[in-house]
Amino acid sequence: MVRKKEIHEQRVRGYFIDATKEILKSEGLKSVSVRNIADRAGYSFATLYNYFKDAKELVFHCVEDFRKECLDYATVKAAKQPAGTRHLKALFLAYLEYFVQYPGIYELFFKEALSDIDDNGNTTMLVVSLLPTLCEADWQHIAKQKELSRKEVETSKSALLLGSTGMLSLYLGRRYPSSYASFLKEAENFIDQQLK
Amino acid sequence: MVRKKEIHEQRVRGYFIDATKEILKSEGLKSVSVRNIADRAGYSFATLYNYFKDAKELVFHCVEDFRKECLDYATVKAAKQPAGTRHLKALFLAYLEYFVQYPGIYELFFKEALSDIDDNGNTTMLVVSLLPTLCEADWQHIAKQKELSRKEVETSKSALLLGSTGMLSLYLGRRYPSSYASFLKEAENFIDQQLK
DNA sequence: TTTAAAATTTGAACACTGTTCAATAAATTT
DNA sequence: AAATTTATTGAACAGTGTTCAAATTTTAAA
Repeated sequence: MVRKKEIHEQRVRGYFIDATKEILKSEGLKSVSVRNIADRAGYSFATLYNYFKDAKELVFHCVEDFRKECLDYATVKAAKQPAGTRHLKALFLAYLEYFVQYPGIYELFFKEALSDIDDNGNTTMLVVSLLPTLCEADWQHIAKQKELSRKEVETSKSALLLGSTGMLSLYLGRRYPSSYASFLKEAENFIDQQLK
Repeated sequence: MVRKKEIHEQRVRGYFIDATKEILKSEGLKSVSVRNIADRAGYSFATLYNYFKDAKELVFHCVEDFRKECLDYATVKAAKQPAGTRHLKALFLAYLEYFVQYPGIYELFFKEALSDIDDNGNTTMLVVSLLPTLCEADWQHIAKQKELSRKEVETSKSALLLGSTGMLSLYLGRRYPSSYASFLKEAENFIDQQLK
């Protein structure tokens, strides 16, 4: 009966992961502690170490779930727009909106050090490929319609990833610009410029 | 004799600031602790609280010094290039190089939460204005030579700040791209594209 | 069903962190 | 030299992560 054991293990791991996700969404990374997670999961803090190496490993298990949530959020939000630059722009803005809504998830994706947890770059790929994955179909469409050349698409794709990361870093970390309205305007200016 | 007291106070504050700067440069933000700083400064950890509200306040006093250091570093490094896009590009790459060399200073500038310390956006301005200040003369030159329009200069200026912040976030935080050579190539591509 | 074995859960203990505050030490003034 | 002010300090407390042997629960065997 090795099956039963695995089912139980997966279940308990899920309890810890769910508890961690709750904390990340509501209070942010600073409130994530071994004892805090275990309390929410209904276990002792020591039990956590039977299922995860430490809280960091646990936290990075949330990345996959949040990534999917962000994909869904942006896809739904941009659904009304026609394929191409219009749709791409809507996706881009919804992507930014998601992280502004959940700053704790931004911290997890872009600020939390993963130097310790030997991850083989898996988490990095999940994070870095999120925006490109979201926009892939529209890039195809834009290239097909010859609105931009292949080369231009590549550089724009890269610029969008770098620019969005920079915008979130400055806005969520340094309150620059100081209002959400200014932030949005800057985001629109940026993507309009890059899609020129 | 209020003078003597102030001199002494400034001196001791300097000892703590220097100790903090040493730690930030060598071991990074994770090693900054009240006891660690005080040890290096040659005082008890309790003495720190007589001169600073807490370690965070102390840490942000380092921002000004590092900002100046980065300005000097990039200015010297780009000195050989002729004014304009060539010089601008050299400054941009040196700016990135400085933070790659001292990841602890990058963390301090772009990752450390300043939500707690009510700073009136002073630290934000120091951080955000660094690259624009560095490049100001070259932007003037470029606009004068009509290589780019006023409007184009503004959007490029903004894109450079956002892009550099994003690049450093992804490279230093997520090891993307995985090698420094790739990082440099991406940086060059980005600035060439933005200066089109 | 009772007993033995295996698996799971747990809190004590230790080493770190930040922070406060009363006691000590040093410097200054009287 | 004595009194007063100023500066420095370590003890103490509440957090943090982590380990490990003991206690508990679950499973298997008799």
